[in-house]
Amino acid sequence: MSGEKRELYHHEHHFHDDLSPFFSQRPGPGALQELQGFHLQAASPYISFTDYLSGSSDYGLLTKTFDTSYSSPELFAPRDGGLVKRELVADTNIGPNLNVSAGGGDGSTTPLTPNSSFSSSSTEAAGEEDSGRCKKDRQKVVEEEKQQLKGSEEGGDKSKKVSRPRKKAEKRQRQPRFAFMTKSEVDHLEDGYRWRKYGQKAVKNSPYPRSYYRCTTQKCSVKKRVERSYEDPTIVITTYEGQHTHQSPATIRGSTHILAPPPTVPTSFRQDFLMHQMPQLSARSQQGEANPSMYLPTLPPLQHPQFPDYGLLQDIVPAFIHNKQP
DNA sequence: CGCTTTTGACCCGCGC
DNA sequence: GCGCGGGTCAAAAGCG
Repeated sequence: MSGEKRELYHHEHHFHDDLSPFFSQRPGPGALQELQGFHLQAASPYISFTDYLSGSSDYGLLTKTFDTSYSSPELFAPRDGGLVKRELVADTNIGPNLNVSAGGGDGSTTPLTPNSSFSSSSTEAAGEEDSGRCKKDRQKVVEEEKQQLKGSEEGGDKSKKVSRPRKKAEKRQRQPRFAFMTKSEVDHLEDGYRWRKYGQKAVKNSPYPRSYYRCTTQKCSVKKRVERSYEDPTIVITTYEGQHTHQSPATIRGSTHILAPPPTVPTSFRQDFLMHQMPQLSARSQQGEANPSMYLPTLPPLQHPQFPDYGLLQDIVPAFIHNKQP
């Protein structure tokens, strides 16, 4: 693990583990102000996506973005084809001007069954240094040992959930997180990956439960939590944790081009996301240029060339980085 | 039949 | 030490 990584974790130390306090706040006039402030920051040469994701930017600033929201009409698709909700969560000067199609640049692709509006996003960089990691470590160890126990204890006592032997093991850092607020009437939004639900918990002070999902792809440990804001039930908070070790199935199916239109949502997602995060890019998109990667040369040098794979974002940001001109 | 969802139990860290 | 809350497990049920 690099020193850079360590710093990442250090930064997350300032982050509350649970994002809900941020997301639970209803967007409002004040929020809009914050949002605008955020946009200024996002457009700044000194704060980029990469900065957010690598944890190098000011998380105090980031947390402000949680209060805010702005929409993208084509971000996630409902899993069940549920109701479509495309209204703006908060008006901004960039959302309505977006001319982003799901077509990855040619604008010819049919919009994807949107039912939700991208509202806001934020990173929660890597793990809580100590406690979080230790906990994760142990759980990881437990999982591994369970596997061994299954082999060795066959026919043994299965009545009770084992008191698991513990031993020291390699530390496992908590995965970086990235959260989105989405205005949607369905909880689980299609994002191009396949997920299996492995748990659901009641959320304190909220009538809405939190669901836990894991990526079904083997050896991919990405997880996500989905919950509804208790103050604004139309808002779904999705928190991704970890890095996909594979491409989105949808992307694979669709094309090899990173921004080519998959049959489902991800490209739209990526573009919207990128556009939202980079207003100057979205402005140019109105001139008929729709491929975000085309603008990348205009971006300032990235401060953190080592960009981790952030699940969904892996498909956004690599374009961001790899297309960067020398 | 295989995969996903549901759901109660369990584990763990933390605060009191 | 105890209770609480977050996170995860895994058996059972559901589904296509």
